[in-house]
Amino acid sequence: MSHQFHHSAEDLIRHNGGKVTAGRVGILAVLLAEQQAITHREIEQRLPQTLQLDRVTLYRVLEWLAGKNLIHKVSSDDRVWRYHANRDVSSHQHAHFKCTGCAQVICLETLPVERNWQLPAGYRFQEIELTVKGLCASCC
Amino acid sequence: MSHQFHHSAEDLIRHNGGKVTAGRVGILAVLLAEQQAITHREIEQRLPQTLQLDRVTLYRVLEWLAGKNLIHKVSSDDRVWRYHANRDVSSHQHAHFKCTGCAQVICLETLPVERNWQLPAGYRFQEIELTVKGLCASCC
DNA sequence: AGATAAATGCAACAATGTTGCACTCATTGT
DNA sequence: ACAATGAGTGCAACATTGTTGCATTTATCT
Ligand SMILES: [Mn+2]
Ligand SMILES: [Mn+2]
Ligand SMILES: [Zn+2]
Ligand SMILES: [Zn+2]
Repeated sequence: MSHQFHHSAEDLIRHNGGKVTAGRVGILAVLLAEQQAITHREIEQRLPQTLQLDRVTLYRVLEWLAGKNLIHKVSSDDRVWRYHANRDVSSHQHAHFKCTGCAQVICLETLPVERNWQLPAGYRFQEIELTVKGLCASCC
Repeated sequence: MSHQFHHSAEDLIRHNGGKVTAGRVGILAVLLAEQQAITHREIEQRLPQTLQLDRVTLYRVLEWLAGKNLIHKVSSDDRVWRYHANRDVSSHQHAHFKCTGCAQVICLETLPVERNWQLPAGYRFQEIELTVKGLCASCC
């Protein structure tokens, strides 16, 4: 885990008016260092040994970070939330790719889908959630 | 619950080489009578009082019906599977709509999405899972 | 340093779904 | 009609993910 991410994390948290705690910084640093959207478990594993957090705290920190728009949650058919640091890409709506082999999830750049859906009369559109499934390079 | 569905259900099960049990018939009849994709709980509630099934049996029946392609499962961000009888529409890939107010899920007819996704090099496309979120007519 | 609210840890809980195993019963053949 | 058989079921126990309440700790401000 590079100092870079640790420092960025600290900065982002402070600028969002939250207490700068070891847990928050560590968790956000993990997410900033990660390309993929990762689970609760995977975050735990990537945290430094010196930083052992309660599961509940982890969940609460993730909720807080999501509320501050520093990260976003990705839902999946395996009933497990995955989390990913927000970058330029993730500020707008985007699709996700999930490997059916190894379950890794990555964010895709685009969301090339029509917005004018033929919804039943009286229904109102809000947003689209799209997951492309397939095999990643390692699983092909 | 109309006799119609009960009879259709019995037929469908028999023609798929499974034992015609009260549970299977009752569950499939419920799903045939329903427009929306409904949850485990909702199915239970719609079953006749005379037919009390164990939760496990319900899950196993649903799994069996899905394996026989008589129904399909719909995943959702609330970590609850919903089930829907297969009709013409559902034989091919289709999108779903989920109301953010009341959590109802319906199947949409079309899936107007490009198939040629710009996936990272070496990745292979399999399928798309798309949920349109919004408000249903009652929740608008 | 002391006050304060925010953050954390722990225990308990909830919801959804799965597994193993003994028992039941729908179907088949006689 | 009856018996044999294996598919289907019920029950208990378990697994996983996530949430809630409350007492304790700690980052931050003065
Ligand atoms: Mn994403
Ligand atoms: Mn459907
Ligand atoms: Zn993979
Ligand atoms: Zn609604």
